[in-house]
Amino acid sequence: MSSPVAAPYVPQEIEPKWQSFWVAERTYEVDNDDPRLLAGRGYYVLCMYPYPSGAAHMGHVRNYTFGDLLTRYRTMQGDAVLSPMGFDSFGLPAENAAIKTGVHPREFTDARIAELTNSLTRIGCVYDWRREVRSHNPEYIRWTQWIFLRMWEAGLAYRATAPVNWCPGCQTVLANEQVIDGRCERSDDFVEKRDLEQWFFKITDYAQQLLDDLELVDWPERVVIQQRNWIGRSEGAEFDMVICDASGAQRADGLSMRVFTTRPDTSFGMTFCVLAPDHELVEVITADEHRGEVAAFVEATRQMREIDRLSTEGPIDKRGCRTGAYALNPFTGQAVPIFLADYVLSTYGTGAIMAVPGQDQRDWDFARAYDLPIIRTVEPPSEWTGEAYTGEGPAINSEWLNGLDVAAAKAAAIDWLEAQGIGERTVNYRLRDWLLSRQRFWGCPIPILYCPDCGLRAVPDDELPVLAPDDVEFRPTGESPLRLHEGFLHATCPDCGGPATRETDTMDTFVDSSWYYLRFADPASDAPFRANEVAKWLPVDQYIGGAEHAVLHLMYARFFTKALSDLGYVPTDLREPFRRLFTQGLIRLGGTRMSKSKGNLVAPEDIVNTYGADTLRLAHLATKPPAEDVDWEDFGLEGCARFLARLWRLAVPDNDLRGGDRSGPTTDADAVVESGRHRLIAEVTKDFERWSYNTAVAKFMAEVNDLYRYVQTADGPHGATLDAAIDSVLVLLAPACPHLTAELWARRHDGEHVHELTWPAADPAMLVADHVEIPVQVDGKVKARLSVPADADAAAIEATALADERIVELLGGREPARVIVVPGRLVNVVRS
RNA sequence: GCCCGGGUGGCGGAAUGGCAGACGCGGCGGACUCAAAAUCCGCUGUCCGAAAGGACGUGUGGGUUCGACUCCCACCCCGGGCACCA
Repeated sequence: MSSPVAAPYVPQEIEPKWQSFWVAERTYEVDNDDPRLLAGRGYYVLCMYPYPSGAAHMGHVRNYTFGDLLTRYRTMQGDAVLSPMGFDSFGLPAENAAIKTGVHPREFTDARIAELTNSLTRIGCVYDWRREVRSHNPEYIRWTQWIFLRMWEAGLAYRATAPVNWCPGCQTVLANEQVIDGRCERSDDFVEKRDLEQWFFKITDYAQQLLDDLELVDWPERVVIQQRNWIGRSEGAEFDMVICDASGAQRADGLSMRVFTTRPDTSFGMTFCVLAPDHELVEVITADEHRGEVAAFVEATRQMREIDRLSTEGPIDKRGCRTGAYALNPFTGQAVPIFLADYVLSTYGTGAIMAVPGQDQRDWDFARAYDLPIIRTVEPPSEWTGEAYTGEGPAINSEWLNGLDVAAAKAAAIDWLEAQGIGERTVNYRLRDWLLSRQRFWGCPIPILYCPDCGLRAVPDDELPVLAPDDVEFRPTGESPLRLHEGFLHATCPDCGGPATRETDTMDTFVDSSWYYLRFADPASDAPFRANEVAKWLPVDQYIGGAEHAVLHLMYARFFTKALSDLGYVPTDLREPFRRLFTQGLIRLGGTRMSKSKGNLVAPEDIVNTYGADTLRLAHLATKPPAEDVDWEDFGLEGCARFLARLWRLAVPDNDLRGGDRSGPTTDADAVVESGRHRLIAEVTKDFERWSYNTAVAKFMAEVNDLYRYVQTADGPHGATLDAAIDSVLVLLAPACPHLTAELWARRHDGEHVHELTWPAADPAMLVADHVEIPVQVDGKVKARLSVPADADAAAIEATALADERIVELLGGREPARVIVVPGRLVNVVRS
C-alpha cells in the first residue's frame, strides 16, 4: 500500500496565479462611498511613493512588505483600507540618462515604472491601482502647477535672490551634488557662489505651527526631535548698538546696528561684536585704514568653499578681520571693536552678534586669537577648570544683574532693553524658506510668465498644464534645455497680449511629493482633490518609509497640508497629514549600505525566483525588529523557506503526515493543542498591532513545531482539533505570506478565499489554564517548581511552597525572613 | 561638540521589574537510506562534575529592590543624525 502523494510546495507555480487573481477580482480596490468607510471604518495605509529607478531593490521590498501586511491585516479586521501606489517620477537620474543616451526622460522613466510595478506585483503587494499617480503625468503636472499658483496668490511663493553654485566654464547653475570638492564635475572649474533670482515657498511663516503641531502626531521620537532641531527655535533679544569710533564718539549719521543674542543676561561681558562678511553695513562702517584688509577678507570668504566655511578647524585668527569701527555696549556705555568673521551668517538672526567670550567658547577662542579682554558674567562652579562657561550660576560683574540666576537675568536684561526703547524680546528659527526652483528639464515647469510691460504673470488656470516640449536637445551642460527652446520660451502675456517669456526653471521634486497623499484620496476629479473627499481618508493612518526622509519630505508635506488647509482646499481641521509614522531600518550587505554605486545589491527578483515571494516577505519580517537596520547576511532565508515547506506538508490535503486521525471525544492532549491555538491568535494579533513581526514569526514557527509533534503522537491527532489549529495558522499568516495561505486555504476549503475571512478572536476562556507552574526562588534563585491552581491565593501558594521538599531542605529548619508571593507568577523565599 | 539609538550564547535575536537566551541560523547526535541530499526526532550559554547537582553569566563600576537585561547615577565602546544658528 502506498501513501497518497501530496502536491509539493512550488511557489513559482502558485504565486503568479494569486497575483493575477487579486487584480482581476479587484480585491483591494476601495471606493469613497464604501459602506465600511462611511461607517467610520476607513484606514489609510501609505508607503512613501518610490522614485522609479527600475526593478525593486531590497529596501523597497522591506517597505512594501510592511505596508502590504498592514493592508491585508486591516482589511481582515473589517476596515475599508485605502492602499494606493504611485511614482515620484521626476528627477535627475532620468535627465542624466537622457544626456548620456539621448533617450527622452519620459520614455526612460515609463520603462523604469513598468519594471518597478512588475516587481511590486511579483512580491505580492496589492494596491488600488485605479488611484495611481505619476509626478510627470500631465494631469498631475497640471495640479502641481495649480497649487503653486494658489500659493503664489496667497503670498506663500515668492521670488528672491539667493546664492547658488555657478560654474563659470559651463555658464550654468549646478546642483550641490554636481559640485565635487569645490569644482564642477564636468569642466573641473572652480565653482563660484552667485546671487540669482530663485523661487521660494514661505515655509518660515509656519515655523511655530510646524513646531507646535508635532504634539499632534504619533511619530518616532527620533524623527520628532530631528524636525524640532531643523526648525531650531531659539528665544532671545535683538537690540541696537550705536556705531562709534575707538573713543566712543558717535558718527555724524547716528548709524546703529542690530544684534541678536540668546544670552542678553551676559551683555555686561560683551568685549567685541562680529558682523557677517556680507552684512550690508560692512561697506559703510569700515574705517579707511582697514578697507584693503576687509575687502580681501570679504572676497576670500565669498570664494571659500562651503566645506571649509562649515569646518570648525583651521586657525581662528585667519577667520576674522578688524573693521576699525566700534559700537557702544548700551549696558556699559563702553566702545567695543567690530570684527568680521566667516562664522557669523547673514542669513540667521540679524547677521550681527555681540560677543561674550566668558560665556561662549567660539567667542573665547576668537578673543584669545585677537587678544581681546574676557569678562565672566556668570559665576562658574568652584571646581570649574574650563574656558567659556555656559552653565547655570549667579550673574557677576553685571551691576544691577548681579546675583540673579540665568533665567531671571535674561528677563531683567530684556525688560531693561525694552524700557530703553532700543530692543525687544525675539524668537529666531533656523528653518529657512524652501528654495524650490531648479534649473532642470525633468521637473514640473513653474507656470509663470514674464511680460516686459506687466511683470510677473501667472499662466491662466485654463492653460494648465504647462508642459515641457519633447523636441529638446539634451546637452551635457547641466543647463535646462527649456531655456534654449524658442517655442517653449516665447509666450503671450495673458493681460496685455504682448510678447512674454516663460519661466524655464522647474520645481524641486519635493513639491510633487508634498501633496500626492491628498490626490490618492480623490484622484479623478476636476480639482487636485476635493476637501470633502479628502476628509474621508485623511490624515493617513499609517505612513511607512525610510528614515532618510525624516526631515525634508515630512517637513514640506506638513507645510503643504497646513497651507492648503488655511487656503480652504483641504478641511480646516486637517493640520497634520500623517497621524502615525513608521520608519524602517536600512538594509546593508556585509556591514555597508546596499547601493547601486557600491555594486553590492542583492536582487529581490533572484530571491523570488528561487525561494518565492512568501519566503522573502517572511524573511523580512522574521529577521529583526522592523525599525532596525539589518544586514542581508543575517537574513534567515533558509529557515523561512524550511518553515513554509513544513507548513505546506502539514496543511496540504492528502499529505502523508496524516493518516491516523482520531475522531470523537477529545483528550487532555487535544485540549492543550486547542488552547495553544487560541494563544497563537491572541499573541499574533498583539504582535501585529505593535509591529513586532519578528516575534510573531517565531510564534508561528513554534506552533507548527508543536503541531508536528502532535501529529506524530502514538495515539494520533484528533482530526478536528488539528484542522482547526492548521486553519488558524493559515488565517493568521495570510497577511504575511498571502500566496501560500491563499492556495492552501482554497485547497482545504473548496475554493474559499482566506483574505476575505474575518480576523479571528481568541476565546479568553481558552487562554487561562486551570493549573499553572510557578518557580519557587530561595534568595532570588530558582530552586523548585510548583504546579498550583491558577486561581490559588497567596496564602495557599506560600503554604505549598514552604511544604516543598527541596525548600524545606534549603531552609534547614529555620524560619524564612520573608516570603514574597506573586500569585500566578512566582514565590521568593528570603532566608536572611 | 550636541542630540538620538544600541551593547544579551559561535551568529541574528527573545524577554521592559518576576524561570535570561523564545524562534531561526550554525554545530553535535540519532532515525530513514546501499550511500548522500532532503526529511523527521533530540541535544546545544560558560565553567566544575561520571551524575545528581553546583558556581558564574545580559559592555564596565556603583545604587534602588525580596528580586534588575529591564529602573537610577557615573563611565567605556559601537552605529546614526545635526553640526560655527550667536
